[in-house]
Amino acid sequence: MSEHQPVNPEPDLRELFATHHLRCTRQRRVLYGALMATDSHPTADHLFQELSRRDHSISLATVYNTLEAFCRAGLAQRIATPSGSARYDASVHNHLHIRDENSGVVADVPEDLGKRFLDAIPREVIQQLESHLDFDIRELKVELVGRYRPDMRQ
Amino acid sequence: MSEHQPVNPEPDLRELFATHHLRCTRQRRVLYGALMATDSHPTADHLFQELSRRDHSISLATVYNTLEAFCRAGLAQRIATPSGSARYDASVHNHLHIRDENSGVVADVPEDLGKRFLDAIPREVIQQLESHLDFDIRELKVELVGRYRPDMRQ
DNA sequence: TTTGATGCAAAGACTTTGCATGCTT
DNA sequence: AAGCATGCAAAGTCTTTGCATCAAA
Repeated sequence: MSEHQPVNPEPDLRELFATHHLRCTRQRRVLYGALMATDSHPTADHLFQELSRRDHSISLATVYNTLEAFCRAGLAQRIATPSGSARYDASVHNHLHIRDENSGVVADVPEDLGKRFLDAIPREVIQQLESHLDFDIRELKVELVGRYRPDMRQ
Repeated sequence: MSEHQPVNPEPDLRELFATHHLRCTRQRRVLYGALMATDSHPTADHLFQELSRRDHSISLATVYNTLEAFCRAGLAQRIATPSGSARYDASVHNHLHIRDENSGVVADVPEDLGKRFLDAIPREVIQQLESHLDFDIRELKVELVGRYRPDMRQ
């Protein structure tokens, strides 16, 4: 559904970037646009190829550097994967990921389901962990690893 | 406490390896011994250096290949990290990790605390996720990201 | 005008592979 | 004896960096 929605080449990013002290360049606009437009957690190379195909010229080094800048600014998030190349994600609110063991693909758990999961964790369990470990928990990363069920339709 | 416990150079690994269809070589024994003996989730290079220091000669390529063999056999687990190099873990039962944002170091959450956390998640929330996503959840990876509290002792 | 961003190529970090040799089974 | 493991070096992948040029503020 959201698979091939067109990338708006110039969303209202000026303000967003300004807020985060990022210069608003063409490359940053199209890169962030592409990252926002997908929920497939692309790798740097995915994004590079996607933008090249769309004639939005950008160099691979800039893709890497810019994604890194987005992450520092809190506009994106890097997801480490077992397969070597990092994947990126424009939405930064706490959410869960599912990872398909077969393909390595990472996807988001829909907000409401994720919230239900997080809300189910009793606060005192978190506090117990924090005090026992002497650790401030700032973020909970949860990944559901498994595989999609076979499609049973004939 | 378990920081510097001596690595038993020849634990009873013959059987373990046999069960998992792994040849029992000197390199595999010392490598698995070293991995078992620590809870610091070492990188391949950590292990290589540690063993080299102990005169347990092994090549870096063999460390990589052998860790990969352990993972395939289910005797170890590879943890992807944001910083590039993978970390390894000999214990494979479901457990939680904490990651220090400052140092990048990953550590285990003690079994009992982890269990308390996992047990706090209602089964029906999991089932809800599975049916909504049409996905079989085989493993739950949870990482508590944050930082250790400053030591207040004077 | 100043400062930071971009692009290119080169370097760097981490990991895997090809192949000859050696050790386990 | 057969077959997998090892070690080395080379190749591969992914990412970062140096530096000259260019664009945003």
